[in-house]
Amino acid sequence: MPKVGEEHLRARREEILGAAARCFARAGFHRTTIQDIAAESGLSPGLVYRYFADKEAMITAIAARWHESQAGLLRTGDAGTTEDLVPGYLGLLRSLAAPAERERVRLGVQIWAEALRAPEVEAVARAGVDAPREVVARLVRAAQDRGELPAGLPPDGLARVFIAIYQGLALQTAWDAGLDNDAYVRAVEGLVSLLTS
Amino acid sequence: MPKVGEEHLRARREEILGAAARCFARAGFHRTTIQDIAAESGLSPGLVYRYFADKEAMITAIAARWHESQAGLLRTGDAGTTEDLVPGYLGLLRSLAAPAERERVRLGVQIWAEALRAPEVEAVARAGVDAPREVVARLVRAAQDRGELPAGLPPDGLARVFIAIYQGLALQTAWDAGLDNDAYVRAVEGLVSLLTS
Amino acid sequence: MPKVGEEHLRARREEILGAAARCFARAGFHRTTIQDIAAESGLSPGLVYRYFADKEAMITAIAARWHESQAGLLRTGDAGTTEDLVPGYLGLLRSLAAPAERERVRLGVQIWAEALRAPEVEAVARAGVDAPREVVARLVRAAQDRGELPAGLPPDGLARVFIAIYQGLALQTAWDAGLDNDAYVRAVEGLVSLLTS
Amino acid sequence: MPKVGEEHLRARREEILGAAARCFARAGFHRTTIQDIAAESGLSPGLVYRYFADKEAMITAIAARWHESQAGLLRTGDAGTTEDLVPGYLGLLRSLAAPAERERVRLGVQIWAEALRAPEVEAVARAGVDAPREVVARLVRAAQDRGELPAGLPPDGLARVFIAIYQGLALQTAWDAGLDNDAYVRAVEGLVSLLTS
DNA sequence: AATGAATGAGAATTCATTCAT
DNA sequence: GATGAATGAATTCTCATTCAT
Repeated sequence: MPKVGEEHLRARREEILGAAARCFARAGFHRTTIQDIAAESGLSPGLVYRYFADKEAMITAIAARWHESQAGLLRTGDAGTTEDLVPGYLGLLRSLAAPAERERVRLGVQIWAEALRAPEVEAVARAGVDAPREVVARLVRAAQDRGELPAGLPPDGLARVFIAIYQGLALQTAWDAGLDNDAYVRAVEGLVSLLTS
Repeated sequence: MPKVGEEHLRARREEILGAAARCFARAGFHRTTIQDIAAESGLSPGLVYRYFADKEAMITAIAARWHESQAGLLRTGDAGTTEDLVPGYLGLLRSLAAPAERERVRLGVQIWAEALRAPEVEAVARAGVDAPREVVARLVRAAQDRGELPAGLPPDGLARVFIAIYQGLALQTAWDAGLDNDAYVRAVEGLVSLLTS
Repeated sequence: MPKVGEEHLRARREEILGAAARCFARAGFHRTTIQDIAAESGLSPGLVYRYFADKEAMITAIAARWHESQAGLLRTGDAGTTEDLVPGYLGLLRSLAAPAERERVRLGVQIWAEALRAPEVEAVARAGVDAPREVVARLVRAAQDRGELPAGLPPDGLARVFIAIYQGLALQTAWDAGLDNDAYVRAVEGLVSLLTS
Repeated sequence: MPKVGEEHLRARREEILGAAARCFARAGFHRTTIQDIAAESGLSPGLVYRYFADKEAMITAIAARWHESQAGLLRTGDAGTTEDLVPGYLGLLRSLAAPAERERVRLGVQIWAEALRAPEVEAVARAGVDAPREVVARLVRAAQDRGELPAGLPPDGLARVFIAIYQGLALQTAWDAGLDNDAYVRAVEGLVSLLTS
C-alpha cells in the first residue's frame, strides 16, 4: 500500500518547494521550467502537479514560505522594548551577509518583482511588510511616550524607513555578495544611536 | 545625410523603448511579448528587430535608460555641499509619490530582479548604484572633515544606507501607491537632521 | 470456490462499467479519465486495470453492454407476427422519452461515433444493427407473403428505414430531451398503418 | 510585403478547415492533433492558431461548415410544393452513397456526438435540424390543407421522421459504405407514395 | 487483492525570431 | 526600409498506465 502519511505529503511538498526555491533563486521564476524543478527534486514533472495546481501556485507558495521564514527571523528580535529590538534588527541586517542567506536574498528580490503582477504574491508580500511595520511603529510610539525617541518623528514613517534599510541592504547584497556589510551595519548603528540618545 | 538617418534611428529607438517601458511596467519583462511592444509602438514586430538584436537587448536598453534618467534625477540635487544635497535627496524621495513616476518605479523593481540573471542588466544596475554611492560617500567624507557629520560613521556604509532608504521607498511605493510618502520623508528628514546637528 | 470468484469478478466488472457509463454519458469517452471512472465507482485507478486491459477495452465493453441491453429491449416486442411487432416498436420509440433512458441515449450517440474509429466498437455496433434488421426483414417478407404488406417494398431496405426512424429519434432526443415524442410516434404510427392497411 | 488580401485569408482558413475535416473524418476530433492538421494542410502548427483560437474553435467551425453545406444540399430540393420536395429528398438520400460523401457522412456522425458536450456545436447542430424541420412541417401542413396528405398526421412529428430517415441512413452509411442504398431509397419511396396517394 | 503515488510520453499552445515580398 | 505571415522550438499541463508496498 503506497498510502502515505500526512507528514510524508508535507515533506514531499517541502522537498519540491526547496528544489523550486533553488531553481528560482538561480534562474528566476520565468526561466525556470517545471522540468527543471522536477529534475532538481529528483521527481517526475507529473508528480509536481499532485502538489501544486500550476506553476503560479508554486510561485505563490514560495513567496508565502519566504515571508514565513522572514517572520521567523523577525520574531527572534521581537522583545518588546526598543533596547531589545535594536540588537535584533542589527543582527538581521548582519545575517544578510551569510553565504547561506544568498539564496533567500535572491529569492526575495524576485518575489518583490513578482508581487507587481501576481495579486496572490502581492498579498503575501504586503502582509510580510505590514506586520513588522505595525510592530515597529507600536514600539516607536511606546519609546516616544517614554521619551526615548524624539516625539516629532512619525512612527509609521520611521518603521517604513527601517524596513527600507533592510530591503535596500538585501537588494544590494543580492547584487553584490561581497559588499561591506559591516560598514553598512555600523552606519545604521550610528544612526540608531543618534536617535536613541 | 547620415545625420538625419542617425537622428531618425535614435528617435525610433526611443519610441520603441518608450512603448516597451510601458509594457514592461504593466506586465513585467516575461509576460510582455514582442508583439505587445510592436502593437504599443504602432510598428510591426519585424521592424523592432531592426533596432534591437533581440528581446534581451531591449531589456538591457530599458535598464540602461532607466538608470540614465535616474542619474539625471540625482544630478539635480548634486551640488557639492551636504546642505544642498539634503533637500535634493528629500525631493527625490518625495518625487516617488508622483503618479507620473508610477511606471518608472514599477520598472525599477523589475530591473532589480532582472539584474540577478542578466549580467548586462546587472552591470547597468550596479553602475547605477555605485556612481551615486561614491558621490555621496565623498560628500560625507568632506562633511566629516568639516565636522558637519559625526566622524565615526563609515562614509560608504552611510551612502549605502541612504540609497537603501530610496530603494526601499521605491519598492514600497511600487506595491502600494497610496502609502504615506510624507510621513516617510519626515522620518528621513528627522534622521538627517539628527545627523547634521 | 471459483464460482464465487467468478461471480465477484463479474459483479465488479459490472460495477465499473456502470460507473464508466455514467461518466461517458456525461462527458464523452475522451473527456472522461480513468481517474473519473475510479472515483465514480469508488475504486482505485489501479484496480480498474485488473478488470480491463485498458481504456479502449472499457469502451468496447460499454458498447457491447449497450447493444446487449438494446437487444433486450428489442426482444420484448419480438413475437413473430407483424401485428405484435408494431406495438413493440412503437413502445420502443416511446421509451426513448423516459428520463431514465437519457443516459442510454446519450451513450448510444457516442458509441455511434466511436464505431467509426475503433474496429471492435464498429463490430459491436454493426452486429447490434444487423441482428434486428434481419429479424425485421424476415418478418416483412413473411407479411408480404401473407399479403399484409405491399409486395414491392425491399424488405431489407424497409427494415433499415425502421431502424433509422429509431436511430434518428434517439439522436434528436439526445440533443433535445424535451422534444415532442408523442407527435413523432403518432406520425410513425400513421405511416405504419398506411403500410399495413 | 506579405500583406495578404482578405480572400487569401479566407482561402487559408478554408484550407485549414479542409485539412481538419479530412483528419477529423479519419480519426475523430480527439485523436486528431493540431500537428496532424498542420501536417495535412502543409502549414506549421503555430500558423493554425492565427486562424483559430484553439482546437475547440476549429471543431465548432467544422460543425458550422458541415451544417452550411448541408443546408446547401437541402436548398436544392427546396421548391415549395410537396411534389417537388419528394424527388429532392430522395436525391438527398441517394447522394449519401456517393464515395465523395463518405468524409462528410463520417464527419456528421462525429459532430452529432460532439454536440452532446460542446454547447457551441450543439447550437449549430440544433439549428441545422430545426430549420429543415420547420420547412418540411410547413410543407406538410400545406399539403394536408390541399388534401394531398392525410390530415391526422402531426406535421412536426412527420418532419422529424423524415429527418430521422436521413440521419439513420447517414449513420448506417458511415458504418457500412457498401450498404444497399437503392433498396433503402426504394423503401422510402414506397412509404412516401403510400402517404401521398 | 488493493492502493494511490509515481511515471513520462504526448498534446495544446505560445511567442521570439525569420523571411518572402 | 517595412510588413506581418510564417515558423518551430519550447513550455505547461494531462492522463493512461505501472508498480512498490
